[in-house]
Amino acid sequence: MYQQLEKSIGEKVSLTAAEFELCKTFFIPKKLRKKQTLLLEGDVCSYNAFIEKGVLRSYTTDEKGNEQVIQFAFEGWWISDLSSFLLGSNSTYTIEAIEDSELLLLTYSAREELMIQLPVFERYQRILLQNAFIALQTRINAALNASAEEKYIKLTVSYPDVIARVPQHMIASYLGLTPETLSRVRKQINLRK
Amino acid sequence: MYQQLEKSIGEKVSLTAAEFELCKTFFIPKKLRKKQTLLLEGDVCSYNAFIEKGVLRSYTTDEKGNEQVIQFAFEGWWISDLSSFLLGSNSTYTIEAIEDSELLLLTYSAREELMIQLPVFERYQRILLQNAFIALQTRINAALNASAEEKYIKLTVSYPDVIARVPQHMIASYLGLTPETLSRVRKQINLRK
DNA sequence: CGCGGGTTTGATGATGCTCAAGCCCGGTGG
DNA sequence: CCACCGGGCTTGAGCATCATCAAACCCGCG
Repeated sequence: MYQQLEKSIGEKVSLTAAEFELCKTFFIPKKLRKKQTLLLEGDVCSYNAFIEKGVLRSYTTDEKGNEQVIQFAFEGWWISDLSSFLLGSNSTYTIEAIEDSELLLLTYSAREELMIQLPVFERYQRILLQNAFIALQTRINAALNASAEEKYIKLTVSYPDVIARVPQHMIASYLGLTPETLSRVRKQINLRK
Repeated sequence: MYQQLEKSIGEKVSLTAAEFELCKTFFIPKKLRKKQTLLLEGDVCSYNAFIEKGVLRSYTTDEKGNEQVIQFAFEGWWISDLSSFLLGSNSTYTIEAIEDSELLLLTYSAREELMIQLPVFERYQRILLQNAFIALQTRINAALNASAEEKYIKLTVSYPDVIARVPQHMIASYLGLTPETLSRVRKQINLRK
């Protein structure tokens, strides 16, 4: 149940077995079935969730009722609404399982306490954030300057898991396209092969 | 010369005067005139730069030679190419002064050492990153789902400084628009007032 | 077997880009 | 002090990309 977490932390910082045992005690395991939600838009995000197994997404709903996918998260990734989690504000995101999933939840106070007892965990969190930040900057650049086809191809190269495991209309939303446009883009690409 | 830095750190964490004195010793002051660069595309980003005074931007150049603005940074903000700075890879960004500016530079080793000697500085860095991450997520959402006019209006509301102090063609690039389109958007908005 | 969500296909239209020209204004040199 | 130059902003016409609306299709599931 904690393999992915151990692997993720171990890749970023070094931790003794005893420290990891301590670390584990701060998490709350939780299973989610497909389409169940971890967080509903409007609620306060009480957990930082680490994914041991499965796929989740976060999305907002705009005035017209369209879902706009913000993020996909797979095994070994974290997901939450950081803004709501950190500030206690009402979330603008919903977080939902795309497949049956197994999570490890960290409350705000557990996280604070863990960072105090295990300063290396704060370092781990910072490194994760740095990586996430870099990835987001790259994504912004693609979002602003690439065509529909370029964005899709970049996604297939960088995150083949997304293509393999996520329904197409959610990918379209993630790329800022309509499902129709993504369908046509894929057709074009296939015709050329 | 260190007022903005003291203010920025003080807003996020608490620090004694003596600790701040220690902190200061890790930084290298540097002045930059308008249009001078801190980092050139292709070089390794050796510094994390804190801005005491002035405005900078980072941008990439695509295959066709178009500049794509990634970020603007004002007094009290940080700027660097995190990916290059952390990994020692060649930067894909250029960082350039938009106005005459005064910077405080932190090398990689100075930053590591500072985080060890002053763990609260690691916390400060993590909090900054959290905020930057949240802001980027919001920006992604606008980039993918908002019209040209909506993106511009959101920018005027969220970052009036950008409108006031940055040339219009750079704003256009930041929003992923051509200068012509931004000009027309502004005209439309003015006509309605 | 039939229903329903997701994907595809088609026709039409809007948004924003490209290319081209003109304008405005600040800086430079005669 | 004025004329000229050049960069940046504006304006216009035509065009490409992608969205919208509508309908058909496909396939898994009750």
